[in-house]
Amino acid sequence: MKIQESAENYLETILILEQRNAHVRAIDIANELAFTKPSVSVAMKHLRENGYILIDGAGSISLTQTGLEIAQKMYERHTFLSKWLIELGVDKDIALEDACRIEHVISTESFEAIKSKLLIV
Amino acid sequence: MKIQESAENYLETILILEQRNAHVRAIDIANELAFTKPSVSVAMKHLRENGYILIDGAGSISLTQTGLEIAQKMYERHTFLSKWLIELGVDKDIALEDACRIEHVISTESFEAIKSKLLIV
DNA sequence: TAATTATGTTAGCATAAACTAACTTTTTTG
DNA sequence: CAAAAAAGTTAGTTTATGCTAACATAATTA
Repeated sequence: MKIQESAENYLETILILEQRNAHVRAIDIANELAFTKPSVSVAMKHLRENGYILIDGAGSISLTQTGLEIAQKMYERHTFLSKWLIELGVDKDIALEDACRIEHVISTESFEAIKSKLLIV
Repeated sequence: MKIQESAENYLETILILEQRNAHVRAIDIANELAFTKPSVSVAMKHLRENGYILIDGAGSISLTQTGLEIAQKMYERHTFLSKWLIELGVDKDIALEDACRIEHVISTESFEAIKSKLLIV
């Protein structure tokens, strides 16, 4: 099962929330992404079933190794792309939205190419 | 009704096929995109109902003004992004795939920002 | 011309990913 | 403690977008 864009986004959000709060619950993700509780509940079930996250007895969500790797990859892309677009003069909100969409569709090869190009220029 | 990514892609494909052939039929689009005939048939029905294309008695498909504008916008992005990625050293096939995905998710503002940046550098 | 092939359509299915409604369970708090 | 609020789940809906199966029609060709 190939990981979907939405799954990548959930994992990235969990990583961000882990850095911000002590523990991450489904409701925190729902608030962060402006999704409803049922949407998140179902999504977490899938992520758990596919080995991307763990949910303890208290409902605290954590990333597995696999989940963490994807989350970090997305987060790095997000950070880099949004910073770059903002540097180019793009409005911050638009830059963040674009980064959030591009990060899920760009290939590793293209991302790395842009990154190394930008380090040189 | 906000235009969807798939609709943008169909319109862009029609534009490309118009340049390549005398007239564009549903089957040509199906072959180009590697979709089945029914998928294209249904998609064309929607594009027609929403005023993006016209289909004459012989089944020849053409873009309306609205459809053409979207197609050209996507085509310009596609051309620019793929050329740029290839220049950065990305494999051609990957560059084309990435361009095809990024073109549908990037904002006008970010695209223009990248374009003007690249003209200067 | 008759048979074959090509093209197009309709109907219904599948999947992903959101939603609402309704419920349970847990936690606060007056 | 009892009521209210918060959190989580289940069931069923919606939309987008592809698919297959089956059919109709049109065009080629043997």
